[in-house]
Amino acid sequence: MRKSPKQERSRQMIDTLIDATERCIIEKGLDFTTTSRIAELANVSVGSLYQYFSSKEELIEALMNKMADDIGVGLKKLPINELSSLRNLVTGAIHFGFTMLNSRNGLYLELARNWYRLPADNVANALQQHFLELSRIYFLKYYREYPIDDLEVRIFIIVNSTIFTMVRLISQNNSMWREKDIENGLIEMILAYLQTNPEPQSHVGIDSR
Amino acid sequence: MRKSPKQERSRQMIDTLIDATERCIIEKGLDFTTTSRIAELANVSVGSLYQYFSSKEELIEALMNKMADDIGVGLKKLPINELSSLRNLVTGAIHFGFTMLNSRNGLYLELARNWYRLPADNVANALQQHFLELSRIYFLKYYREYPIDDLEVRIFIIVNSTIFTMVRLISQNNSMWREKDIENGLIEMILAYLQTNPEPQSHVGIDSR
Amino acid sequence: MRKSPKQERSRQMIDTLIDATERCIIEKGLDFTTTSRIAELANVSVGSLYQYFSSKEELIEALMNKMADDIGVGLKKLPINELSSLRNLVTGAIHFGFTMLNSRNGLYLELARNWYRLPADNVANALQQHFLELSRIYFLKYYREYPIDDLEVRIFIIVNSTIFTMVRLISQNNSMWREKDIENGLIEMILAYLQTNPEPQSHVGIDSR
Amino acid sequence: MRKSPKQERSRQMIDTLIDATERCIIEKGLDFTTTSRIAELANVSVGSLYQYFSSKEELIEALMNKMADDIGVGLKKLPINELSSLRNLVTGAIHFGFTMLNSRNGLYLELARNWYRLPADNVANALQQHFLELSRIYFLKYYREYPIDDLEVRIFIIVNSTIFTMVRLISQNNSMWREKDIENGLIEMILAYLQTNPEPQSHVGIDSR
DNA sequence: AATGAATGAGACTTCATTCAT
DNA sequence: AATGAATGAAGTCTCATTCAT
Repeated sequence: MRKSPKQERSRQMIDTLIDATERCIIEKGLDFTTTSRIAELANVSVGSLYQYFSSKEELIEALMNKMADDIGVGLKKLPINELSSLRNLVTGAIHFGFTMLNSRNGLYLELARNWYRLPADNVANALQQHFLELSRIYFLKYYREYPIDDLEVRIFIIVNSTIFTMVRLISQNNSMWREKDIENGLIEMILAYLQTNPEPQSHVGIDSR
Repeated sequence: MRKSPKQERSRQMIDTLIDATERCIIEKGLDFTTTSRIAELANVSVGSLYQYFSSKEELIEALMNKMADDIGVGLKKLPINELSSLRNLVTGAIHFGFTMLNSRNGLYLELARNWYRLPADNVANALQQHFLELSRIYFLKYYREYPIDDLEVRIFIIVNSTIFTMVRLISQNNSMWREKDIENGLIEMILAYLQTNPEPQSHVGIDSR
Repeated sequence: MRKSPKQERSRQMIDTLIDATERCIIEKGLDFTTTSRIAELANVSVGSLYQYFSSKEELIEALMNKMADDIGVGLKKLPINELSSLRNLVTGAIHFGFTMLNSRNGLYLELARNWYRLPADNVANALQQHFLELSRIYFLKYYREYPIDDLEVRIFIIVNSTIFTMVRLISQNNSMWREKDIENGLIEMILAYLQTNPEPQSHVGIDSR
Repeated sequence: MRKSPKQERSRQMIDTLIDATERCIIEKGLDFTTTSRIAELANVSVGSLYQYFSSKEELIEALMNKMADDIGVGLKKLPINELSSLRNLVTGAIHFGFTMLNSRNGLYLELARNWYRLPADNVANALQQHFLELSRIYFLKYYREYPIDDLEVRIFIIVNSTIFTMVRLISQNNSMWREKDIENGLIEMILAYLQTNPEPQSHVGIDSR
């Protein structure tokens, strides 16, 4: 139950605290992000922190919501729309992912790594929904007959596959592979998958085409 | 060189401790796995624990190595070989993944969720290497001309995509989607991806737009 | 001297704050009565609270004084006087006690429980003095020769015995005994005690053994 | 859930901690008795305290149980039995009460003051039961016809009246009255009460005999 | 080697009080 | 005078690690 001190001051303090939390996570990692360190980074007393957030958990939740918003905004700014080719759409999305994970000094990367311990549902849903809608529109436009009933499943698979593959890649600092290669690989995989007919029954080896 | 009783004893203690660690993780989750609880489950004193492992970290590392071995063994037992069709190979692998993540009361699931905080490289490599070799052999057999220079990239993408998509699926207890659907989806995606030509320049959108 | 508006305002604020304190104690209990909660219930800022009371302690003191006054007023309203029989006097007093402790949603009950941490002297004295005077008058009327020098001691004993026995009774929600039984028991005890000769040397056991 | 370290060492530590708690309560009062102060007084780390008591609450509970035992032992040692006169029995009991409350530098006094915030049931029951049985035996011996069905009520009233009157007396350091006077007054009151017939219906004033 | 009691830094949270506006 | 944001000491509890026996 967060108190709502009046207006400006309040909003600013909340932002300051969330910002400090971000910096703490970036500098120390989520495991060493403590309420006192956050307060210190915000140049504020611990007491103040608890005047705006009733618990560390709530503060983290606010951060996650902000992240969800940021990603939502970022997604909308993407220069991809239903007029692009599918390849362009996918390429843009993948690029967006890498950009996000590399931005903010790796903040989102650290959050993604720790998704299981965080209230990450909003973020996951934001991504899920956006791409679901985008693909719905796209396929409806060009292939009215396209069987989109398993689109949700496909998007779930694609979104998760993509994010965690990228996270894993970036997390190993020894770039065994160039980011570009993985980027291309992901694009190929996604395109190939989307062009597949749903619910195929034929058990085909590579040469069964 | 025959093992001395001492070494025997030692080996046994180490196994007991690792086993206790596993049970603790299963019962309490990684976050609530403490050295005391481990020692208690092992019917051993904390002091003894520290006789065999110089830190909690090291114990966890041993656990991860054991996990890597177990997975290696499991992989070799897979009834899939270079004589199967690609679809059969992939299906078997995916099935193996789900089986693993659901086995041991979710031990591997919990470890996979927390991979970033764990020395998970060996495990990742074991998987990576196994599938890399398997696919090398397979493709060499059927497509000597197959350009396998980007096979590592593909395997990296596929392995990570698969594991984390499965982990995410299992972690949301509200099975929005049936495991079977995701399983099939993953299989389709992987097959489609592997049948793609490497380094493609052609813009093969559904209609090449 | 007419009160200035200022004093008026001040008086009103003080009352509001004391009232809020009472409500807080009733709702949360003394242990969870904080200055912020009081201010909140009073629809006033903490700052204002400290404008009128230099500390929480002082506010509580004011509350206790008000309580002393209230009890004084209540005592005077009692339909008992020196014309009643002693039994009627005592019965009325005991009844008054239970009524008080059960009134105001248990406010006085909570305060009585915590008497030691509170400036409860005024309250104690109010009760003490009232019953001392009442009994003085009563005994002087009927027994001019009654040695009232130990009356103070008797009243001290009676008042404290009564209050805390009642508090203990009400505090155990499992009414092992009906309130009525304890009420009667107290009445009997007090009557028996008051009818005793002071400073008795005779060993009047049931059979003087 | 207290751990049970082996044997001697354990028992000793538990005693040391309870002892430190007692000293802390005596020196600082219950309100300023903190886990760290207790540990400090016990020359032990806070961690050790929590190895033996899973919470401050549990430690306090152990202290209360010890108090209940001590009182039980003290009661049994009382040189009063069913052969004494009732006056002697009561005198002994009252004396015992004052002795207890004045012993241990006021430890029991402070605990009695704070009964409501403490797990005091065992102590209350110990006293209640002891005196209930004692009086049962006594009355059965001399007055087989004595209606003892309301004895519980009487003992409840007497025990609580006595304790809290004594506590109140001792708590006001300005001995307005000599302890001896209150002691005698209590004795008279109790004797007078016990010699009363139960459930009287006559509404008698002091002169209505 | 084994034991497990002891350690103590450090995490989260509360709340009476102050002070700039 | 009023506000309420800010303060920070203090409280409870945890847990990886050490060390005397």
